[in-house]
Amino acid sequence: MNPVQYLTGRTIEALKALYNTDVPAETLQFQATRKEFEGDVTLVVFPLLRISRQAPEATAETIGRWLVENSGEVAGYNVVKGFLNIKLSAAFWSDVLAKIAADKSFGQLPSTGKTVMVEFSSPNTNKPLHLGHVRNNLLGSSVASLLSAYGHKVIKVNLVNDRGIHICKSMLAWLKCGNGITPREAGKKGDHLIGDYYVKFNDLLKAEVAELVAGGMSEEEAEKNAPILKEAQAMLVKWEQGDEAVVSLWKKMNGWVYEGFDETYRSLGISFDRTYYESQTYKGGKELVSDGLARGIFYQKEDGSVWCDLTGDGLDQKLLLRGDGTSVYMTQDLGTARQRFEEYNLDEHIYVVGNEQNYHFQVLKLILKKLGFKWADAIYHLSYGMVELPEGKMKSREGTVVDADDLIEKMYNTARETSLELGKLEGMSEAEQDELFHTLGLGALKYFIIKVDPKKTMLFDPKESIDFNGNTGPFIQYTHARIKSILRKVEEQGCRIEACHAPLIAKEENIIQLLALYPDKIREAGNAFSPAVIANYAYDLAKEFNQYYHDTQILRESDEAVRSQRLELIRLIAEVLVKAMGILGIRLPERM
RNA sequence: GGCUCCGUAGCUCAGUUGGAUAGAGCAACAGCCUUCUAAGCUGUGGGUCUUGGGUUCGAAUCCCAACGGAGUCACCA
Repeated sequence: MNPVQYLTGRTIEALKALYNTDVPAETLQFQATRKEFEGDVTLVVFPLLRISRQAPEATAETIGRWLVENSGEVAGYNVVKGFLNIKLSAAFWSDVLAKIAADKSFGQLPSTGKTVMVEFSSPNTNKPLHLGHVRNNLLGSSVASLLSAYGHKVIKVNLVNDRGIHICKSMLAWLKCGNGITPREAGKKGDHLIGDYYVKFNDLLKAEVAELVAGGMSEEEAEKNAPILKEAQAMLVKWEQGDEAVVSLWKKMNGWVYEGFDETYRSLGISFDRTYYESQTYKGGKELVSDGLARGIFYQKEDGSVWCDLTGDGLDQKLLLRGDGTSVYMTQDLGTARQRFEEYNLDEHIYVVGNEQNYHFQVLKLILKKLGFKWADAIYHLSYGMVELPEGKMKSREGTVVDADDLIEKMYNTARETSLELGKLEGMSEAEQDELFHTLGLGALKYFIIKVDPKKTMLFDPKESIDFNGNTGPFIQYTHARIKSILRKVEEQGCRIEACHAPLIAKEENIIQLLALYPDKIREAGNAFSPAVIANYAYDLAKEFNQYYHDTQILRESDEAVRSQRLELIRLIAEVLVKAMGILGIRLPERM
């Protein structure tokens, strides 16, 4: 089915016949022929010169001639320097098209039998989600879909950081200044309300620090000794002791936050198979640590704190338990990792976490290895870059943080304005329009973020994100709507749609080749954990279609066989676009 | 300073296991709606792939060094 696979087989035969040499498939380098040359697929012959003992041109010529004479599907060839450009027959391409159409699970790779867990999102419960979380969520969600298409069994999990000093700060500020206000009374989402009180806490803290400094205390001292901070710390201790009042307040306020998060997840179209709460798992790593201590892998300082010495590995010493016996971030991550590997028998565990935590994950793996867990190597930190704004980093202090809910709403509004301006919404009900605007706005946002290589720091320019022309989500959505529009018309006329070995033009062969490449792209993207590969592939395909659309009459073609084959081609383009964009969590509208 | 990552057109980004004359979009300019949706298409201009070495038939891609940028090196998570 795949042209490269076919040619690989034939070329191996050619080399056997011509030079009496068995060549492994890997040494054959095929690539799509560049536009400026004639042909479909190109064989790079340089690696074969050792075998042929001829000049590059002569080698290419010899192989080309053999292929034309001995394999029915090679229609012609030409040689440019060390490149053998091979032209495959139209019948071959028709056949590829028919096989793709017949393959019900095209783009779904065979099962690997492996179970992979993907952790992403992992928010703190003291403030609403922002642009950085959006990248995390979109990346995590699409990587999960990608690995599923790759053939893995995928489990999506979230780890909510619901305990700690940060949530106590919000609680305290709310108690002091909130007058018992609820999200409903405030007319706000719960996560936003809690976020407001987190900010409020910092205002109160700043005021107290200023007062202490005015009273003669050093700034450093003041920041440690501000009464409100002491109060928050006392609250955390009470929480850990299970104080009823604190715990019930904590439950109430976290509940508000979860309602807010759920709403954001829903509008982003993101879901999890399981949610872990740190409050339920933070003690799990402790026994792992005491076990390691007993086995001499860790050591204890005089104050009772437990450490792991990593200086032999070129790193520092890492704290695992505080002197008072409470656990830290690393402690609980050790515990949850073991819990997950044992419970689900994972073959791989991917953590989608920002690159500011590279060190943390390096240490996590190392410590797990020291503890003797073989599966430590199965942990993969999918480290993504920060999202920056044109004016630089997002700074909560300077109020430049881009809120996720605001952003989604803004994209919706832009989609509405743009659509209304273009005036294409005749005959659509209010509800359909509303859904369309959401699909387009979200598609634009998702595509904009996912198309960038995860590991790179990316720039989010609001002006550019609302441009729906060019390499954007809406461009691909538009392409799909165009194809669907043709297919709707055809349905009324009752035209036949099938690949029937009618003659093909060069552009069509190119597109078929691109379609056949889709499974390879899944493989490539899956190996690199990079949904960006799929995004850019979808763009290429959509662009090819739009050019084809522009200079080919599809419905006006009088030859019925040619027309029906063309319809089959565009039907498959739409289908593959739906699959590819589905991996990115982007829906394609029927009309727009 | 140690470690990790990045550096491609004015801007945002692609660039397959090293392959042909390094590609898109945006911005600028010039065209194309009597024709299946112009959120489209065509054309023009725009490059020391940060720099310098190395590896080889061949380097944006691999190796080394330098320069520039980001992150991190907490009894925060």
